[in-house]
Amino acid sequence: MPLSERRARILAFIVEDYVESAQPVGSAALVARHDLDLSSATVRSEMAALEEQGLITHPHTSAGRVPSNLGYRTYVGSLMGERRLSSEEELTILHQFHQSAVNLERWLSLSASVLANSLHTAAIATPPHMIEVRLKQLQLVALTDESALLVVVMNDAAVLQQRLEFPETVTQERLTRLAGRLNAQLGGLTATQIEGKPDEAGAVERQVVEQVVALLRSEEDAAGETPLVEGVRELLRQPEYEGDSDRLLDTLEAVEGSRLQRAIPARSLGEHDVAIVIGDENPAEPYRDMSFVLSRYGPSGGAGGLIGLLGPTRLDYPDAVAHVRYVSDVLTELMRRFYGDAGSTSVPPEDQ
Amino acid sequence: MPLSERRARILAFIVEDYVESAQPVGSAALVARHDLDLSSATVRSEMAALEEQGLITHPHTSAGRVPSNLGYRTYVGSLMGERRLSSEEELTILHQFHQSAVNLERWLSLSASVLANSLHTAAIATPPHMIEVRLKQLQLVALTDESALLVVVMNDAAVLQQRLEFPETVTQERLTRLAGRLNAQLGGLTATQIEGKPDEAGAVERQVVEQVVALLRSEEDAAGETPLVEGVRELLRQPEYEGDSDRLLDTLEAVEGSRLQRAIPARSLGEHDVAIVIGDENPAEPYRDMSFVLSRYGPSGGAGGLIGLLGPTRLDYPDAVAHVRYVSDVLTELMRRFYGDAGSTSVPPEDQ
DNA sequence: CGTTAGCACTCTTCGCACGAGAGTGCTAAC
DNA sequence: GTTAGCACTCTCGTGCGAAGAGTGCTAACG
Repeated sequence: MPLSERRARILAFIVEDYVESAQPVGSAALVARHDLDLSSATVRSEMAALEEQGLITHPHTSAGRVPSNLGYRTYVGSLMGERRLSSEEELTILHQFHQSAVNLERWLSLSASVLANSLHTAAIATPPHMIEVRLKQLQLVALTDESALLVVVMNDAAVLQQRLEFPETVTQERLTRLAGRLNAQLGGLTATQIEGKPDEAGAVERQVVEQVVALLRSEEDAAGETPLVEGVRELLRQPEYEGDSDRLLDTLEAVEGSRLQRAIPARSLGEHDVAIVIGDENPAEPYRDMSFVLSRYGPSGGAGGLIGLLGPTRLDYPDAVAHVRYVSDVLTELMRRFYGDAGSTSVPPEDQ
Repeated sequence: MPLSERRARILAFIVEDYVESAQPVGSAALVARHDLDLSSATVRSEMAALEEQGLITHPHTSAGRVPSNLGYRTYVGSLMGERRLSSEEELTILHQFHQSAVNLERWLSLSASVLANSLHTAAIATPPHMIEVRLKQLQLVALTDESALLVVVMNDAAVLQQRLEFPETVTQERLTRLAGRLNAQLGGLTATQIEGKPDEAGAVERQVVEQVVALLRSEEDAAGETPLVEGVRELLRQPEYEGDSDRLLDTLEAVEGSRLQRAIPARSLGEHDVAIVIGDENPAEPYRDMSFVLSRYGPSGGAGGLIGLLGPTRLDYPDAVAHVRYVSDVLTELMRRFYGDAGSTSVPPEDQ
């Protein structure tokens, strides 16, 4: 049964008041704050009906009402207004990006910081990665007589390095020659394609190629990489954790620990929409009383990742969505501008 | 006035009992736990004397005694026994290192994790850096027609990257040639030495050299870099923070925030000794109720950094010192072995 | 003279009761 | 359908008293 106009309005008010105050909202307070042409008694009976439908609850008899997960879901699904950032807000954010060095890692952490500070909660960002990771260029730098540093640049602009130990003495000259040859032969190929090539002759050569493949593979798996987290302290200062050290520590663990990467709802996320996951919609246990507001960033078909917010279910969703969407757009635009469609210039992606 | 034999023993017992239990220790409990041939009344009068000397206090009249900062200082200075790790303990630690990939960053975070887990508190590690940072090799990789990635390898085995925007179109061939020439001319030089060279002809060339210098400089400043912190949650689970959310959050901020780098007592730290800074010996405010146990790691004269523990003043100092010393030694040995005296093979350091 | 038993005293902690306040749910009247 | 009135419930803060822990002091002891 759909909600009546009035009942929906009341639900929206409850959500909004509760988001703002973090206190259960009572019928009288609600009437007063919104100048309703209703008495508190009427509101009470509407509230009873909303509770009947599972949209709100109260922590105990003599407390006001609090939205349930279903209540939040209904609110974000059909009740809340579209919020757009004002030009000032957009400029303030843009300004911070233009201050910062031209460096993808920085941008990501800056994006997360901006979100965290705006919403006073934690923000996460996963590093960008391509669906098809290809070798762009490799370099070999001698460290000792029998060891060298392998530096691999990939088409998603990631740079990985790995130390190699050789069973024999190798000179920098030999390494430079080898790197040059391998760049010509393997540049632009994926890990699988490289593995398809016939084996190299020498032990040193085989070792280098093996490592290159391993690094490409590890970058392919980068989706499962530890996400960047900012603003944990903002989150933990929220009233939900006030005075509850245990819950505070558990949340800290959930947010900073290694479990987060698996918990991110990386389900199919359309090009430009913002996904909202509320409370027990989360599959993993420790996130059952938190919400995610996430968006994909990065040029379509190119390297991309996720960016968004992680907070208590009591989130200012309109504000959250507006901020996540805007920051994600800024990030996408920056990547497009500075990495020329994700640095895939040498080899255009074949997928889609 | 020096402490009498008996009084010193009692102080040591108080410190050790308190470290273990986190509870103020009373006279009767102390007699019972250590089978003293004394009555609790005698111990009480000794305690009163210790308190007179400022070595212990009690939180309130009817509570047991707690070591003061001075008490801890006296304990670590002359009372505590030298603890050495057992062979099993050493093997357990070594084992973890040999499991891990050959990668300096990993080793550092592993070292900190080992310390954090062993002592149940936070551990910090600053990245290694050399007194004299020299260019080892540079590479240029085209990203778009007018931008490239500059990868710089330094003598302390650090690899930094930076994106460059050029005012004109540049090809990968041209970049490769430029990189080769610059490597020949600038390899093995410090930032200052490079700046002493006559300016390059073209705008692109000048830009590359400028960036190389900037990256070398930033690596020189790496001592002020954000240290790696592990085990914050271990620390915050200590009873000192139990139920005190405010203090917990303040500590979280102090330990994870950017203030830490300035607060590390990086005072002259001898080659092989372990520095202990207790409570209000710390210059910076938020660390006044914490202790540092730190050691330098890295081959003498080569690249090095600090590694150690950060915990409540109620620390198991003998255990802490033993662990920090051992882990620091392991790290030093690993660096010597794998980076051939800190990778300074091409240019032996001139200092000392 | 150092050591010890005894004891009064202090201070924390915990449980409990009590009152104030907030907010609900119900009922009866409009 | 809406509203005023009112009883009811539950939380929260406060005060009080008993229990417990540990001290400091004093007087006696070897």
